[in-house]
Amino acid sequence: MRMSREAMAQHHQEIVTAGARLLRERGIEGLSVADLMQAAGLTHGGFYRHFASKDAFVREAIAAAFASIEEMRNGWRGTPMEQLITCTEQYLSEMHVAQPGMGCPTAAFAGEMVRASEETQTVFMDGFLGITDWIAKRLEGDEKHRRERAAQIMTTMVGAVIAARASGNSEGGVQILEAARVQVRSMLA
Amino acid sequence: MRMSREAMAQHHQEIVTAGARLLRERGIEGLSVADLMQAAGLTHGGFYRHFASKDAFVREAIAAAFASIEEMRNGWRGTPMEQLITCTEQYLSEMHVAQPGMGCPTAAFAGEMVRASEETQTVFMDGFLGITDWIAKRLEGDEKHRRERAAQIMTTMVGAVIAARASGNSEGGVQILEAARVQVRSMLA
DNA sequence: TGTACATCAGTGAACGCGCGTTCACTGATGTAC
DNA sequence: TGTACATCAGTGAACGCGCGTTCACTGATGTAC
Repeated sequence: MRMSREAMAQHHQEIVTAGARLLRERGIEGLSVADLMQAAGLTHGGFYRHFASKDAFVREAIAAAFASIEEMRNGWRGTPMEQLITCTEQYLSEMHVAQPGMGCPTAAFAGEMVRASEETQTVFMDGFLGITDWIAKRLEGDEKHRRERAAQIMTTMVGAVIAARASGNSEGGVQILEAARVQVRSMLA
Repeated sequence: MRMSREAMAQHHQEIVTAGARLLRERGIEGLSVADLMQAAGLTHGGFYRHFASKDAFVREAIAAAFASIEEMRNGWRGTPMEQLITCTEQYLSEMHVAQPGMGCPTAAFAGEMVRASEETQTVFMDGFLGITDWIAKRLEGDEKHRRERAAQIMTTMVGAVIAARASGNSEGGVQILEAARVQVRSMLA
């Protein structure tokens, strides 16, 4: 039966919120429309009242994932450098590796972007550049140098988290993370 | 009709060779058995005379991909440090980003390993550790320090190539690569 | 060495399955009067 | 404000499609004598 506008808006948000988590956990190709709708407490048929296609949903969910970690970053207090250290330490923590569903969308989706639609790639790149800019703003030196260092820090962290996740629960993952922490700390010193 | 033992062995190698390339280009989930067999000049039905399952093929192809780049590494001449520089410069080249089919299996598969079978993860980790060891052997200092630096170099390069590929043909990808080259050069100096 | 026969690599149709997507239907919501 | 009706969010069956996998069949290969 027909839902009220508020009910529909709430359902929409529940789908996107659950989807942003499930997409990061299972990957774009690993999450089905039926599973997604079930996680939001609905049936699969209603999906197309909310999204034109699975790809449209993916774009919205990826944007929401980037927005939610941006919100997390904005909650941090302290000097720019203190915020940056909070960011890198959390990024390279065992918890971030173990819980991709609440983690960085860059680490979660980067490997799948080669096969994604052009529109989805654009959404992903916007989010990625947003994080890099956030880091660059908190570094010192001239514009060009800050951008370069931000890119270095970001790709180092992304590579370490992806590699650590790929290592499963083996000891290798822990060593990769620790090595990256040492490296990023020296880059911020 | 029945093929000779040599013909079958040759077909097997053709499947694995073509598969090692196609898997890196399209990803594990993005390559179908039918497409693979067609690329090897055969029909899909014969696949199961060569492999017990798609996953068994994936393991063999990933191992072959790691073996082929190991062979490439072993062809390089010069001092250990010169070999290392050749490795890192090639790894962080535009060509490597543009041609994943002939490139590093770590960068190609790392993002998909979370969803792969345990056996496939083991094959992947073996290859990954092989590269890290190769790098560590060519660094200076004590064992622990070399292992740490090798992990740092490797994850930095993997992160940069994955991020550059995710950036598509945008300018961002070029900048990520250049920033990583600067970083790795300073790590080797 | 020659022959008769069992083996089995490769073919292509077919299987079940899950996927993204569509659709007829339901009935509460929103709206026009 | 009350009523009559159009709208449409959500349901669940069904669609076509491609996937990994199976299987009866073919006929050259390998082998036993």
